[in-house]
Amino acid sequence: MVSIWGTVDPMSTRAEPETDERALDLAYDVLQARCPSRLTLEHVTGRWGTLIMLALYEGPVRFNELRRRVAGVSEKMLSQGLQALERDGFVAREVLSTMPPRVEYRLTDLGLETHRRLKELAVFLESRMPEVEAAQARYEAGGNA
Amino acid sequence: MVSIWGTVDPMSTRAEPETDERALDLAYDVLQARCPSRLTLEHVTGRWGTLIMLALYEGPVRFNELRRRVAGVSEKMLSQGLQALERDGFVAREVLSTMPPRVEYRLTDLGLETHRRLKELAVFLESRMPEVEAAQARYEAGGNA
DNA sequence: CAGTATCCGAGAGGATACTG
DNA sequence: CAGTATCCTCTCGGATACTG
Repeated sequence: MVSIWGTVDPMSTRAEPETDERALDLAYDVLQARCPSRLTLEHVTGRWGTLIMLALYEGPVRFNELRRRVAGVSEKMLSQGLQALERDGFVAREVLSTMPPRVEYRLTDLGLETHRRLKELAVFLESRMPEVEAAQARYEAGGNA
Repeated sequence: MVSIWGTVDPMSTRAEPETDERALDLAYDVLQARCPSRLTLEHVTGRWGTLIMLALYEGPVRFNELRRRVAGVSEKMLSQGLQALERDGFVAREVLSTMPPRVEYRLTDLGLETHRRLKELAVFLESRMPEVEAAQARYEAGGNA
């Protein structure tokens, strides 16, 4: 049985009803286990994905400039994260054949729209951090420490 | 001298707020390595955090209903994720002393506002998935497979 | 500068069993 | 039902070294 999202994944332990009912539902849904949109969401919201997306603003950015912007990221994770985002079409990568070599990353249109939404989320959360920290203090004090 | 984020920093001290009003420099910033907002962002955008937040809609939801909504999540990850979100003040947990036991989770005001932004992001990404999949196909075809 | 390759430990995360 | 506890696996991700 093949769903609209490809072959049956052996990792899925859930007994999925093998009806073609789902084939009628062509909408992507991140809450569905094997929907491709879930993987893309993970690239954008993963541990480094969000931070890399947030660090991509104001025109092309070079690799080491990005490293500086995303404080704490390793070369490996930045490289892997950028590859995933490029693969999904959020980021465009341009190699300039200069000496020393220079590579520039910029958001695509899709990436820019995504960036705006992530930025909104980040700014919102930052603005509410006092409330979050108050909740944390209450939680610890409440015997859940 | 310790900054509010725990490192050596000649600029400010959390333990001694009366030293001076550097509050302007102390805005939360997720791109800073040890800013508390980065941890909260991770809880909200981590592998399961986003999906759990998205699955919390329309009033109180019970544990196993959430498990069903977030397809593929294990009991452990759901439990841990909900704890983190409760601790940060996004989710409220209410235990009803019935038989059998019943526990209801609902979004706080903070959680609801966060949910709206995550939902926007998810819906946006879902709507653009055809574009993403086209980009993926191009990427593989371009010798980067 | 801009990466890739390799090694390795820590922790994420799944399966199972058990409790109130 | 709603979890927690335990065990165990596997991936993530950091450090280091190397290439163009």
